Amino acid sequence: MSEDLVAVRRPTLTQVAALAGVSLKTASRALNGEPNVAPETGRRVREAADVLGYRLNGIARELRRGGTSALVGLISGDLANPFYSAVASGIERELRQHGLQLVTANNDEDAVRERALVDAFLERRVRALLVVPSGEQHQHLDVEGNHGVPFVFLDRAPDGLAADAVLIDNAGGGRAAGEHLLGHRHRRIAVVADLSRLAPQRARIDGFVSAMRAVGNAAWEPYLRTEVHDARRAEQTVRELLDLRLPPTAVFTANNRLTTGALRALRGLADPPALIGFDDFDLADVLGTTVVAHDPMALGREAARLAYERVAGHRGPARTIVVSTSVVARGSGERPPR
Amino acid sequence: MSEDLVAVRRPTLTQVAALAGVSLKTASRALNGEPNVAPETGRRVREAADVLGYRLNGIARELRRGGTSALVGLISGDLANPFYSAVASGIERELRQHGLQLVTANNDEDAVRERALVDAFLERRVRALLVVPSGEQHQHLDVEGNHGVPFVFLDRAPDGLAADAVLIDNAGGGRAAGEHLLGHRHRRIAVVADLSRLAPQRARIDGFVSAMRAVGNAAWEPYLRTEVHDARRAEQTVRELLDLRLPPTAVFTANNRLTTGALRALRGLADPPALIGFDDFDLADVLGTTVVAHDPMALGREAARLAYERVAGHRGPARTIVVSTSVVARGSGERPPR
DNA sequence: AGCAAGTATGACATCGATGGCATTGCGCTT
DNA sequence: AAGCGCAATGCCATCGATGTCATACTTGCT
Repeated sequence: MSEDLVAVRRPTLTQVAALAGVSLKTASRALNGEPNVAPETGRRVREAADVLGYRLNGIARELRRGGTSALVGLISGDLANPFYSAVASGIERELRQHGLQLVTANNDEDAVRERALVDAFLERRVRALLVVPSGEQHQHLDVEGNHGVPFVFLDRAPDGLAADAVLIDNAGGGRAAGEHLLGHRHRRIAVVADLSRLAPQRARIDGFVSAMRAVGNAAWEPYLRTEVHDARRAEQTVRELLDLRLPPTAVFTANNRLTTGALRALRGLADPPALIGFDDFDLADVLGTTVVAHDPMALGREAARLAYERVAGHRGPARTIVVSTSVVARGSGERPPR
Repeated sequence: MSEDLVAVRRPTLTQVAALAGVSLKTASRALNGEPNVAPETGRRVREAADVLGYRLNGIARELRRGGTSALVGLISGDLANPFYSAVASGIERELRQHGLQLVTANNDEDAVRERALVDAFLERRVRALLVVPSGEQHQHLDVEGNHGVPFVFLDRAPDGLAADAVLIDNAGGGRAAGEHLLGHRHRRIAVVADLSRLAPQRARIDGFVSAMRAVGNAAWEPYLRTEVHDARRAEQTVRELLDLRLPPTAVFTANNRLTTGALRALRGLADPPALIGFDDFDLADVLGTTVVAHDPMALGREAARLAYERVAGHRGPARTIVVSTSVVARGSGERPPR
């Protein structure tokens, strides 16, 4: 795979020392600003390093210093999805304050690949591993076997595993979406959701359903659509829903991609159904789209914070932080039923 | 900074070997699937590794194998900007095919920080470095001094430096935007642009200006606004433009953030000016926003490809790939002048 | 002048793996 | 029966830095 790569050879500290006419150790001291180096010696070493274009070999240093790196891994879905990139951005900002650097990898929402990435990251000796798991199975993420490399789960609870987690209040958000539409007198409400193997999706639906149950409304049941995994299929699904003999008067889309698809389906309609989407997005204000908003950047920030605390020695039991959601009314969710 | 971090101690290959009752080297051979290991021995070693929860120390391996890692660095603006995250996504997809992993860092669009990041990455012995430079000065990115670590510039030409680059046809796109609006009979055209120290911004403006010159139109000159760095200021700037006694009949926004701001300013206006924005964006179709589109994911992919070719040994002169742009008409850019 | 304390420097082991070479033992050829 | 080839294994050096300890040389003080 990467067998035939050409290695780059850089000058070593030994060469710098030789050029400066001092021992390896003295050169090391000089460049690291350690005490007890004669000013003149220090000058000569720095000059030699400069001449040779010397740069410290961080790999060697890390090995000597205990075999761990200053890297933190993030395993998530594609960064092209603004949810994941916002999370990554939040993580990066937090980590950098502690001199840690972020390595990202895309799990393709596939458990097998995810497992391989975990192995690769652990071999690379990341200080901590942040994961937005792809599915239900988290056994491959078992912390016990990881000898103290802290894991933090984002957006998916680590069922059964004792790991820190930062979650979105998915059920609460789903319930709020349902209540919002009920409050605007909707009863026939469609739900368009992603793969049901994704726990956050199930939680959003469950929350929605609990809101329906609370008022004894069952008129949403014929309109539940799950396993809708991309914007195009969401668009099509919404069109089909609207073509029904008795169409829903409102639609709840359970993530940002699906909301995008729904907006395409509703575009230009004279009398569109109400729409509320989970996840806020850029330009939702301009489009007048009502959403269940939360702060994905904060999600990343908090996860990085938890990870850092562990890395810095915190030893307590697993913690879970829940990020709250709120309905942001912008028009689309307040349209009355037809 | 990261001084007080707690080190994680994992079992070493020596311990695995001891438990299996073989020598270090035999254990190494067994786990790496090298030939000439007795089946029974291999089994014992793998079992011992399993029992101890052994995981190879990639840092040590990398040191032994030549002191370079399998990491590729990306230095860019904040991933929260969809342009950068799309680029990162394209890079990641390409790199993974070659067993390379992406490390991202945010330069805050600040040259000093960028310089520090380059140093940090070179110390970490990345195989290649992809940079979306923050400003004009690229001397800190001089390749000569980097002993063969390939640099690839994205979106900004490496003036004077012999490095590969992948650029967007900014001038062509700016010209196309200008011609598009001229073709719809606009003459008083406003340009809202970001910091003029950013070369791509200048190129977009230059392209636009060349289109104006070609037809002898100078009516845009009073409406040029640069140094507009975020969506909020873009919104305000557009409002001010429209409040002029003789307002422009069309607006060209020179990047995605500014287009966002302009859309907010135009929202709800009875008789909005025409609008064309540089950079495509999600939901532009729903909003009916005409844009100069290009493919940021392809930009990343091509950059990663160039970098990989260097890493794999390619030795030719510096190459430049230009990604083309195209006007996508969606309504906002075709509105006639008032 | 003589000795303790301190400064500047160097020799060597070490982090955890892999490469090269040496060694052992066994089956087979002739 | 001696010798050869090959499989299986082990020993030691090595990658490039840093930590420990030893040593030579000043300096200051009595």
